[in-house]
Amino acid sequence: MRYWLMKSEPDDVSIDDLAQRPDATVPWYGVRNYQARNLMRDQMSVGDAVFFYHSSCPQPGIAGIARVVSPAYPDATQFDAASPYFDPKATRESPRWLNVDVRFVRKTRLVALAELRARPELANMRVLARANRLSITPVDPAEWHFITRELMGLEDDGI
DNA sequence: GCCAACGTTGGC
DNA sequence: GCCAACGTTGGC
Repeated sequence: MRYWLMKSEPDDVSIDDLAQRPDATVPWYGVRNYQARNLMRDQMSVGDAVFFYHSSCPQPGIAGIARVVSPAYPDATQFDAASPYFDPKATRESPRWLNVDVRFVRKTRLVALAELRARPELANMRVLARANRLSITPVDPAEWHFITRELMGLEDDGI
């Protein structure tokens, strides 16, 4: 099992929105970056643990924990001409973009980006790398344990 | 709103 | 295959 951090704009889907969805599950639509797509396709597995991160908002940071509950499959929004994620070059026969389904596990206190940056234990965290723009990044097990236990105050890994 | 960094596009 | 122009991300 692997650990991930996935960015969502809370104006689009927040941790509370996720909790209130049917089955508390959302397809992680809208990824339009090949590196992130390939991570979903090649590295993610059902059962993987996810930090749900709020980005492009007043308080960026980790807002909760979720779980990957499906393999990667074609992102429906690429075929929808009315969607901002529509891709005219994608076809049903050869889709370009994929998503996984992600299910709510728990809301946590908001662990702010500034707080993550302040911790030497997290100095090598991928999401904190200079000018990182990947919306999906791997999290080392040691980083996951540190955040859930030391920063969130959970007694276990939170999953 | 600014801007740094990076990915993508397309002409050559 | 190079690379300039352009678009996007995302914190501040």
